[in-house]
Parts: sequence; structure tokens; C-alpha cells
Amino acid sequence: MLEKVKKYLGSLEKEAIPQLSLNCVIFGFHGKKLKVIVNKIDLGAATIFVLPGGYIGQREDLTDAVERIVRGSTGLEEITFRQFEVFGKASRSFGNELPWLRRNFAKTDRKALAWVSKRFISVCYLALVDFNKIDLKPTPFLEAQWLPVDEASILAMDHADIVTSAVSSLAKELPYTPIASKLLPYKFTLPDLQALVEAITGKRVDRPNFRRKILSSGLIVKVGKDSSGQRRPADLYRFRHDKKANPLGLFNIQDHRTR
Amino acid sequence: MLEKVKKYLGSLEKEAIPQLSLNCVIFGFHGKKLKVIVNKIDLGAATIFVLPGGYIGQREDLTDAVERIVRGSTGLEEITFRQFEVFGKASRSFGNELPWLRRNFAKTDRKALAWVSKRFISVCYLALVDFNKIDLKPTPFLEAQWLPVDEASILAMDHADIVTSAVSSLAKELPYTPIASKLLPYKFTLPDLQALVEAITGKRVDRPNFRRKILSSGLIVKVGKDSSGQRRPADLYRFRHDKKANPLGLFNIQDHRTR
DNA sequence: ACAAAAGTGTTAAATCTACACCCATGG
DNA sequence: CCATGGGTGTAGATTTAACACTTTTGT
Repeated sequence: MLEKVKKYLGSLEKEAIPQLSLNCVIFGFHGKKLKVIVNKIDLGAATIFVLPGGYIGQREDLTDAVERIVRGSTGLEEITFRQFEVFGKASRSFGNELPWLRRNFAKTDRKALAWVSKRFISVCYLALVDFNKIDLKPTPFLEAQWLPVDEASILAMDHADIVTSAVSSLAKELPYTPIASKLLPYKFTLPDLQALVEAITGKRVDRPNFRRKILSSGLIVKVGKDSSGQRRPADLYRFRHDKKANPLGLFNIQDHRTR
Repeated sequence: MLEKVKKYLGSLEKEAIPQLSLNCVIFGFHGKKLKVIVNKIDLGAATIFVLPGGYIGQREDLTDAVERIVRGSTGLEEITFRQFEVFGKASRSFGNELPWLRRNFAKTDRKALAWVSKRFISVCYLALVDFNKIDLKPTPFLEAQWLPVDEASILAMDHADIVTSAVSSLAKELPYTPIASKLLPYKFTLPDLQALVEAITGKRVDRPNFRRKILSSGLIVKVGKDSSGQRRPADLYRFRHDKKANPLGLFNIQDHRTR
């Protein structure tokens, strides 16, 4: 397996753009919590968690690289993603992770070692997926798992900062696009949608008012009842993909006092 | 002067990050029009116009590079800027500009030629400046000038796309921040501010309503009268830099029918 | 005195906010 | 039959949109 890593790193030097990487914050929503996919890497001495990412081929569009990476983590064909920030401080490099690299590459693969230990600029994308459609299968090399965004501090390097930035970028965009639809299953209930909005914005929303606003927007259509819950069944809705979001704000969230 | 260019390109190879560039869309507002600073480059055979930009030093933060480049164009110390997009299609390289490069570098500076002709990813920033504070002094190497955004199509490479993207990014941000203040002089009139908002959003605004909304926000304070005009003098205002923008939208522009 | 731009007033309609209230279900 | 969460109603406050009106200047 170490051999595999070495071979991979050796190929990069020829085929990838140096000093440029790409990271993806892949969001999912489950159990009223916003989560992201992270990769667990076992370095022997330590275990680190990083965002899915990689390098960009010399002849590869940035968007193709994103799709390749997100597809690798999720297996999905259709992916909704958006570039949101570039991280490029001069000091940005593997730092803490280096000792392990140095130990394993020092003699045989000097050039590959030099390549990966350079200062890197990372172009970051956020992607939105339906949690239920994803089956994270662990591979021997890296183990993917869902991490609630409020636990992002365990991530290596500046990846926690990347997650924080992605969440606030998402929160900014939320009111103006039907983006939330990409995080929910085809059929969903209004309490689900409300919980999602609350998870992204971190603010409580008044139920009756929320419901009215969404329904009057014409963005969703009732498609049945959800009798799986423990209480009164909630109505099921789906997004109308023909309808565009109202430019004046869909979920114009403000602080309010209920509860 | 060609020697200067050659020396510069030679130094890049050692000191700059390969295949990564940075471009700045520096906005100013003058004569009711939104304008950007462009550099005119005389290639002998042809003249091209490009956005101010450059490369990033190996030990330079991205933000420092932006400041260096904007400062180079404007001479300003304090700069308001924001990253808005990365342009990185696989085909993105000097293309049309190459023949000139090849002619002048072919024999003596093969390596420098190879360096600049590679595929480049450009991290793009927009910056906001007070048009009146800028004195664009032409240098023998490149001549800087203001270009109205609606004439951006004359720009080389994909720089027109970069401008278009910058404008729409600015328009999105406008309603939520007092960002407009950076494009106006210290003292300005409400008709000025309104014209600026109209220039950025491309939509007309109802004067009485605009005025009420801005004034009730508490973001600006009256500081006198402007008697320089040909008609009734307008009141002068300044931004209160202590006051934060109302998160619910400052200039919530909608289409309307007046005029 | 008149044209034109700046600034003020007004009013109906739409939207927001904060609740009170009713309904359906499982225990 | 009651606790709980889903769904509906509504009244007051606030904001919006549209346009009429007044003021101030130069000519």
C-alpha cells in the first residue's frame, strides 16, 4: 500500500500542476445536522482527518477535477458544486504531516517528497449531496466518513477553516437559490426543510411563517404524506425543478424570539 | 525595454509559483459609469488590453500579491479587495499572444518562454477604489487607463469574462454591505449613490424610496451641500464607518416601472 | 417664469411577526 | 386522553411601491 502511494506521488510530478491542489467540502444533511465527508488517514504514528481533495491534471479543467474528486468519494454521477474560496497563505504546506512523509520517502523518492512538501495553494469547492444516496465504502488506503460540521476542528492543516468558510458561503447563498433541494431527498417534509435551514444558518425559524413563505413561493409541491414518524404524519413535498428561486430571498431569516 | 521584460521573466522562473497568476478587477465610478483599470500593452504588431495582474512569489501570501498589484496600478496604500473567482480551464494560456513571445524569446530565453506559455490558473480579485484619488501615470512599459465595464469586450484572453463575473459578484454583495462607500469620495450626494447602485445592478431605482431606505438605515450622515451643480444643490453625506450594514439588505432592488 | 433636478409626502397593498389555536398520532 | 409535533388562522406592525407634490437652482 505504501508502494501505491509512492507510485501515485511519482506520477503527480509529471502529470499534475505543481503547488496547486483542490479540496471539496461535500455537504450532506442527516439527523438534523449538517455534515461533511472527510477522509481518515492512518499514518501509523497518528491518524489524521482531511477533506477529500487532490491535484489537477495539466490537461484537466478545474471543474473536471472537482467532479473526479467528488465522484471518487460519493460515486455520484450528477454533482452540484460551487467554487467558494482559495486558500493560499505563504506558510501553507504539509507542516505537521511532513515527518511521516520524510521518514518514508527520504531515500528512494526525493523528487516526489520535494513535490508534495512545497507550499500549496488550494482551490476549494463545496458540493451538495443527498446523504441517503451515499454509501461510503472504506478502502484500505483511506476511510471516508461523515463528520458533523461542528466537529470540524479535528481536521488537519487548515481544513477546519475551509469548512467554516464553506458553511458561511452556503448560508449566504441559501436565501437566493433553491440550493437546499440538493441536500434533501426527492420527497421531504417541511419540518425537514426547516431543520436544514436552521442547521445552515444557525438560527431558529418560526414554523407557521416559514411554511407560508415557502409555500407561497411556488417552489415546492405536495406529493403525499409521511406516515413513518412517531407523531402526526407530515405532508411530503418535492421541489419543482422548472421554477426559479425568487430573487428577493426565500428564507429571509432574522433572529426571533420563539422558544 | 525588451531587456527589462526578459529579465523580469527570467526572475519569475526562480521566484514565482508556476502556472498560477493573479488578476485584479479594480473598480472605479465616474460619470455615472462603472469603470475598471486596464493595461494597454503595445506588442508592435498589435495592441492588447489586459487586466492588471501578475504572478505570486514563492514566499508571498496571495493577499500580499493582490496588494502589490493594486498598489502598482493605483499608488494607494489602503485597499479594499475580495477574491471572487478562479479561472482555470485546461485551455487557458496565452494563445494569441504567443507569436509575439516566440519571436522575441525563441533563442535566448527558451526556459522563460516555456514558463509563460504554459497553461495558467488565475485567481481573481476585485478591488474598489475612489476614482478621484487615482492618478494613472503611463509608464513606457504599460499604459494604464480606465475602461467602462460595458466596453470590456476589447480585453485579451478571457479577461472580459473575468470582468463580467466581477460585476455580478459585486452586484450580489452590494445589498448587504456598505461596499459602495469605497467607490465614492468621502463626501457624496444621494443622487451619486443612487447612480452607483443603478450602474452596478443595471436597474433603475425609485428616488424617493431609495432615499428613505438609505437614510433610515443610519449608515450615512449629512455633512453639507454641494453647490457645484447646475441645478438645485444636493445635500452632501458621508458614510459612518462605525455603523454596520443591516443584514436584511440595504439596496433591495426590484424592477420597477418609473420612467 | 420656467425647466430640471433635489427633496418631501401620502396612501394602498403587500409582507412580516408573533402568537393562538386546531389536528393527528402513539403511548 | 394527553403529550407532542404538524398544520392553520389572524391581527397589528412594518415595509413596499408608486406616484403626486414642493423646493431650489440657473438661465
